[in-house]
Amino acid sequence: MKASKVYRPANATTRDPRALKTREALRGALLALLDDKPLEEITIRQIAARAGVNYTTFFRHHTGKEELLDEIAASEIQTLFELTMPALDADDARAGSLALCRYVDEHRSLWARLLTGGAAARLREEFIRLTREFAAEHGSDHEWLPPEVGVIFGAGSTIELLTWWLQQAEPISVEKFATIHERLVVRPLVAK
Amino acid sequence: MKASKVYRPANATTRDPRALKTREALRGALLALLDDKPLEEITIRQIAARAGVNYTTFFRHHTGKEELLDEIAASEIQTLFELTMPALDADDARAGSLALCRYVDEHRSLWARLLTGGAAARLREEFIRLTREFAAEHGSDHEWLPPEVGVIFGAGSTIELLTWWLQQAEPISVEKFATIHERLVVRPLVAK
DNA sequence: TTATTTATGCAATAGAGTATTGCATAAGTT
DNA sequence: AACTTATGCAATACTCTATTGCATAAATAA
Repeated sequence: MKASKVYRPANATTRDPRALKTREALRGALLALLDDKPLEEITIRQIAARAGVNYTTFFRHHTGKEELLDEIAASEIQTLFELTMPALDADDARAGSLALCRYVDEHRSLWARLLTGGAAARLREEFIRLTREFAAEHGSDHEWLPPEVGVIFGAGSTIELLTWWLQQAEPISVEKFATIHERLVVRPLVAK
Repeated sequence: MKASKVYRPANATTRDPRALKTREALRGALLALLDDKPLEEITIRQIAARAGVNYTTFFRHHTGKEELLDEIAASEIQTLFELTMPALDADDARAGSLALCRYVDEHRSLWARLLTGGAAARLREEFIRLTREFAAEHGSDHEWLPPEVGVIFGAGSTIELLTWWLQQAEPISVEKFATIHERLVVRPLVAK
């Protein structure tokens, strides 16, 4: 008799339609629940139920709800950077801020859920990682500012400002917000 | 027969030496454990054990470990502001930054544990609240910057920078760090 | 000191949520 | 059609939070 192990379709590269459907359902379920309450108050059972999937199945794809949210956050921020980086490439600070803020504005409800629902810490980590990569190529050096601090500050305060913006019931315009971001975050970093 | 309820010495104003000792032991135990691992990985049982107190007793003083950490964080940040505000009162931006950074530097291990151990969110909230109070009196207005954003940014990025600084094995000097804080956080806020 | 109040220790217990396993079945793949 | 794989389902184990009743010892008031 061969010892049966816990079956795990798990690894994200699966092509099986059934697995893909389940993974998609789980992502959607978590995002839907994040509309109502923060991650800590969401149980795996609730996610599975909302996804129309058996509780056990959740663990065949993810180790926990945090990991699932990580996955979502990482992919979202990846997209954000891919669509925003080009604009940042130019030396026009305001254009970069504007591109970033526009993208977030166009995906408001998703980003609001991620930032205020419990993924802030993970989003911040990914944001820092990608910012670090970017800074390695385009960063400007200052004798008073260690590069890593610039990265932390740039990523951290951007997240900070975005979180505020996304929480507002009647948020200020993208243009005004981009101006704030440019003056408080970008300009101090490039100023000599 | 009178219905016996759960006895709660709880309220922080108790003068009973036994209760005071217990509360102090619990605070110390949590801080000690935060040296090794983040709050999520610490159980109430561990805190109680480390404090040399029965598990049940924990709940007679606190509703959970988060609340206990909140209590510690709130009192620490209160002290920080009381000792730092006077320096901020002067219009000398650098003096304010320096006073704040000096205080944190002198209480390095405690603040490192609070900021990196799980109290960051709570610390941030209190920091924002106190900053808001301060800004209401000393804040400078800009047509491009809603006062509340200035508060969020000032408090948030200060916490952000401090967290980085406190995590370094060989941190830069207080003076250099204060310069960074002044140039990245304070100056952009007061600049016209 | 004596009497009373109050804080803690201890044991029992309940409940929520996480995590795993074996087997059956159905959907996908070759 | 023969196989491989993903999910459903039921059972189960574990950890951690939280409460309760009673006994005891420490603190306070008489």
